[in-house]
Amino acid sequence: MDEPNEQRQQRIKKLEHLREAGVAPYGTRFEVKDRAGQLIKLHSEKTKGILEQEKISCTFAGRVVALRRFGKAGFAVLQDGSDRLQVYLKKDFLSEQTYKVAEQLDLGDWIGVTGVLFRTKTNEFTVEVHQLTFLSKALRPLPEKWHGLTDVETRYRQRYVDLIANPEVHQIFSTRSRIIAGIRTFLIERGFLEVETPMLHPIPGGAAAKPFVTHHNALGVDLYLRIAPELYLKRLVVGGFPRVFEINRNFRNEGISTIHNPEFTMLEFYVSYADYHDLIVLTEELVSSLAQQILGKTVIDYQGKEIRLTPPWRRWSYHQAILEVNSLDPSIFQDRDKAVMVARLLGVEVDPKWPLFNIVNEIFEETVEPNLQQPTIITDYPIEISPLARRKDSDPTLTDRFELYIAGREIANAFSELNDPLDQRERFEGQAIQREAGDEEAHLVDEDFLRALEYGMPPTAGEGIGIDRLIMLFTNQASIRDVMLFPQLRPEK
RNA sequence: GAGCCGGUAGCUCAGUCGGUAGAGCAUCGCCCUUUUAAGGCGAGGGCCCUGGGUUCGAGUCCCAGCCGGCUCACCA
Repeated sequence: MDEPNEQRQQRIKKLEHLREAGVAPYGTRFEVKDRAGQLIKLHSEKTKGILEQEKISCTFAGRVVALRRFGKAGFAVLQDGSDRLQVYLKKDFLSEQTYKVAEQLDLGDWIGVTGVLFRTKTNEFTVEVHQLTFLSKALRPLPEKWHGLTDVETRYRQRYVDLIANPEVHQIFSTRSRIIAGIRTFLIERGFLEVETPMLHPIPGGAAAKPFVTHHNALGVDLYLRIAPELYLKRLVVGGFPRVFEINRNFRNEGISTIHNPEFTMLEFYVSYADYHDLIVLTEELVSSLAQQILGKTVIDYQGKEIRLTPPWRRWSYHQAILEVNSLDPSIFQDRDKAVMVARLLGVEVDPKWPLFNIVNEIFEETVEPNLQQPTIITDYPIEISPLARRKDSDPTLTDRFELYIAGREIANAFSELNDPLDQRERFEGQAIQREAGDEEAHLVDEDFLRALEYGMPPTAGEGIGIDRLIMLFTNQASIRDVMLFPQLRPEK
């Protein structure tokens, strides 16, 4: 806690004055009839004359975010989450006690007002206040009106202040909410059922990542915060829900960066009887229709670059992309020594002891990914890095899988699901070998998941979309912290 | 984990060569009944991130640490 300071003391004194005058500094119910945004939308086009004629009365509440006082009158600006609206407080229009309350107002206080809409001399759309209800006292001063709150650390640690002081931040999180609501609607309209699966997993699975470990006292077992819901959602497909989705948190015990937070929001959905081609089309529809709905366009600006979300997007196979970007010939996919040499030549750091697929994948990530600025569907990933994906009929070394890249980042990962329980068991065993070779993130064998598959899972395609990264794109934010209300920071002090 | 940058009043920031810690906004007092970064006059407010060191003297120089940002590494 900060030490009490001058301004805080001053405000506590005012709070006591309010109490002495019989005004509750922390009041209760207030009947809000209007919202600033709505009033502005409905009436702010009207001329001074028309407003005088119509005498529209209104009642709304908000936080005082600006205060300009003169002798016996003053203007305050109230912010109510929908917008900001100026109110006019004039002694003549208020009871003596109410005017005294108005005189004591501080920036940050919450009040409710009833009054009549009018235009000032300078033609500002304003509420002439006739009744004022004090709602809540702020003891701490708001950041400065002109520069606002810019200190990044304070903005993240005290997001509540950031949201008060920076309307554009408020806007981003409101957009975030509308994007997620839009995704829900999109899926529900297409017959998907929203489900919730465990956050606490006895065996972390469904992704290659380091988990957080926790402990359940009564059961006396260690549990893991989930790294992905995938294996549970597929159990539900086995159970007979042909279209399910979940939007919820994943937790990965890894580094923090502008595109990584230890907890992040993931959408996963599964479609029975479909394959990954169907999901490519579905993803194009989802992303482009969301852009149209939320932003009103499908060609957007992201960090100074034009991104064309308009479908169809480029399709490019994993291997073709590597070859074309680097002008290589396909022999590197067969010959490890050659792959190592090419990696060195391209300035891609690899360990010569790595298996071939690892070296190739490193080349992909270093040379191809950064080039995928426009939406690109990369297809046909190697089987070694796709332990849950269905084998390709035409080439058993590849899988029926794609990833969507936009602005050089992985946005979605999807595949026709592996529903052959015997093949899945072999893949898990292959992962176990990788794990023994030192890959901490290789999958563990999940016997119950295998048992579920043995009951039979229909052919199904599934996809995961990193919601935070999608929101970064839609809100033109460079850092994932700016689309998460409370990004992870080191504890204060 | 490494490199670079930053941390000074509630907020946004100055602070010269090492020589008494500054401004604007906010706050307090007085004036002001249509302002909008309102205005005028006056006042108060500091753990200069923390701990060491150098020095007659450190916000400033040196060392260590803490917190944050960016880049890289890690994260397929």
